[in-house]
Amino acid sequence: MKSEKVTRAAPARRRQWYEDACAAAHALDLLGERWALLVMRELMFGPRRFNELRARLPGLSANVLTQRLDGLEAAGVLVRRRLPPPASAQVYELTAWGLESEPIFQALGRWAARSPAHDPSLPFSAASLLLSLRTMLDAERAAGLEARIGLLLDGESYLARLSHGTIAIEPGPVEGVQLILDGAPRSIAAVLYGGQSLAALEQDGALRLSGDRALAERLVTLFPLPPKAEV
Amino acid sequence: MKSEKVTRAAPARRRQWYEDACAAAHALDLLGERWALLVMRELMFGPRRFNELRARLPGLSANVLTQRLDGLEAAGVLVRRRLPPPASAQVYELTAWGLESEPIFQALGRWAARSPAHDPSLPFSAASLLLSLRTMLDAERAAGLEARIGLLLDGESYLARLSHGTIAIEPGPVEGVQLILDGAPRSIAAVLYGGQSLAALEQDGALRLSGDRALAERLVTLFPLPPKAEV
DNA sequence: CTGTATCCGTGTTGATACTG
DNA sequence: CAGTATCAACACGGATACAG
Repeated sequence: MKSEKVTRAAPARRRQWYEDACAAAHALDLLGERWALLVMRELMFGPRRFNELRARLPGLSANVLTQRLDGLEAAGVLVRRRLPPPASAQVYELTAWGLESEPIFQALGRWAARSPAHDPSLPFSAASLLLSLRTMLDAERAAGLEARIGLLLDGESYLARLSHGTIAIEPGPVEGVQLILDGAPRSIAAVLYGGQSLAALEQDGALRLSGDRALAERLVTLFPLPPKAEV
Repeated sequence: MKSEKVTRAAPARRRQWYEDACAAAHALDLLGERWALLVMRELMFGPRRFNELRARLPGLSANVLTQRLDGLEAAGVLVRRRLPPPASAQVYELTAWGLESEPIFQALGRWAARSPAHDPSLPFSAASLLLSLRTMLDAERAAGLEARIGLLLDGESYLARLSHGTIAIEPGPVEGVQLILDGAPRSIAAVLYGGQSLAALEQDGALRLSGDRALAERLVTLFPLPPKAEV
């Protein structure tokens, strides 16, 4: 009959779960579906709207994004929020617990960076780059460095503060910085991880650099990649 | 022409990949398929045969297990190996790089242990329990403790050595130990994580304990669970 | 006995088009 | 802009049949 949409029957649980008490298996129940972790990744540096997520995740279709957002909201990983009236748009934002998933990305990233099959020439989102900076910073090499660096990625600005061998990154205006890097995330990655020279990418116009060039030259030494695994 | 099945154009890759340069996304390309990580989990404490894996992963069907083993082998995460003649069985064994995935389990487990939806009363494999011990040991509380403990889980024996706030676990005979715990992984988990008393489980027959009982009482204080997340 | 392959019913995933 | 509807393709899981 027509009456209501019985979209989902009784039992609430929409998927076959692993039925396993292991906490890691439970994590996979919550965010092991395809695209779920990448949606979370795109929310790690602040709330995003539906179409911002779509734009940053090419290949993810609208209906699947809807399903993932529903599932992650039900899991308590993110919340929908409506921005105050002038904007009045709906955004998706990680909960405090959702934000605590960062070590998962770090573990995955550190491990896969050693994969022989890893291809760094693919599309690269700003969130990926920023997460990789936090993951790959070599605390020893950065130990003595105090610096404020501005990053302009995909038209948004972020502020990175290096201090005592740690790096803090947040979205925001690039004020009071010693150095500004402006370019596509993959260009910055090419310099930090791919061994490309700053000068070459500036020549290309792929990267714009202003401020303390010596700091930039030091910066590119602070994110060593692990060696590839033997297989 | 008709000759072969043009199922998919050129590229050989059997699945849609994320097409994302982010290393974490690449990790998900390699081991993000359903069951893949759980198969790896079951191999973390030594090689296993096909049917051992099946027995430890109820719900995973034979054909899917074959596919996952193929995929993980292609990724360089595990290798097939044939045991020397008397046994002459084929086993699956993690490569050195595959073993390095442990931090992924730890990050997933630590995070999901805070999930409000986590249900520790489900089936629990020996590998899950052993991994959780390495994940959850509180280094400070264990700092002064030197101990050798035998674990008999699902008919196999493991040796755990506590020293300087760390725990090493390997399969092997329980020789020269101060304490032996013999019971289903979930019974041990009930004691370590569920706050159940040793005495009660012994009474049930769910757990057999021999050796230094004071050590056992101390042991159960060394693996504190994080608080549940607010959502 | 161990491991793999094939068939099939079902549910999940994904692309396109469409609606508030 | 933010999703929903529809439908095709595929992945999963169970059973069973096959190979060493």
